[in-house]
Amino acid sequence: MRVSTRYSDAIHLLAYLNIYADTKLTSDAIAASIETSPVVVRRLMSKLRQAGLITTTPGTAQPVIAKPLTQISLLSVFYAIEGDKPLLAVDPKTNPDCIVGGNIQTVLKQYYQDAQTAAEARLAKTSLQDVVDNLLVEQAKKDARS
Amino acid sequence: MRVSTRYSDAIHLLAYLNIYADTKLTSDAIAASIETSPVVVRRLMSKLRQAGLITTTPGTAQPVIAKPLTQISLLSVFYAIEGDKPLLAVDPKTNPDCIVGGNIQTVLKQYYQDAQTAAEARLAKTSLQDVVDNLLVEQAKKDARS
DNA sequence: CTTCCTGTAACTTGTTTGGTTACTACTATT
DNA sequence: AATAGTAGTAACCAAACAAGTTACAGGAAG
Repeated sequence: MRVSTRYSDAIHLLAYLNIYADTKLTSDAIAASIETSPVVVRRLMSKLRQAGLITTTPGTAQPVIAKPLTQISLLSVFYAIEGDKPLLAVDPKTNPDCIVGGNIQTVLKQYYQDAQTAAEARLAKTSLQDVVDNLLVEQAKKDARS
Repeated sequence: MRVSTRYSDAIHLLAYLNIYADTKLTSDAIAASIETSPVVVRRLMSKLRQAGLITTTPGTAQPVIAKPLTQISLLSVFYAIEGDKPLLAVDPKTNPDCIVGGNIQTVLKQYYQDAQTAAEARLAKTSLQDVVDNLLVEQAKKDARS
């Protein structure tokens, strides 16, 4: 199931806002970092704003992260972008007049939920601060090599 | 993205082969239970066969599950159908001349892998035998109500 | 040898994602 | 207040992909 890169791009965006906070944060500049279009960036920001993770002011290039980075987990970003979309989907339409088709949704739903909950627990453990810290560590490694 | 139901349908298929082992297991009959087309069923069986989970003989309606159900986990079915496709995708193309764009793949890849590993550990805990058992329990509940 | 079935390729359709264009509205500067 | 720059958002387009359909070659079994 090819998953969209919106979630990845949203984390990218938030990290960019933090690391480049002292630059002009236009959607064009952010788009150049993600290598996408400014409209896509603004669409992502719209979702993040609705979730209360950032605040923006129309007309100004000043999106601001609304909470300390340590209080924003990768899971909360996931919810902001993907809502309650499940990672694994159960076929919703099967033959009810069959032991399998008539009960498979009920049975699989629980197993899928367990798997997703396990994945979400991992995402909840990581904050944007961890991501930013790691980005800077990786950059320092690169700088040391050159 | 509309999430694929292939994985769900593959589990359905295997459970059907077990529960209805004493019936004529044509791809048409299986397709009627999944409410899809026979070609889709044969495509799924092709993947399951390549993964060694079932054996089939061309021309005969006799697909056979190749191992005891207790030895087939939901994870092995996932691998059979989806291969190594990740549940979460990292944007592969970002601006390398940027602290974020140049390092985000390295950083996110690890977090995503951790989350996926956690989900897979849950899927590995459940066998097809568990699924079949649960299907029969659910069916018994239905029968009791009517 | 006829019938039923599998295996697979090729094509079609519907959905989703991401990119593009275009427009309105807001902010700041002069 | 006029202007330049930017956000917000709708509408549309193109590419990717899943799943359904058609078609057909070939195996199995009576």
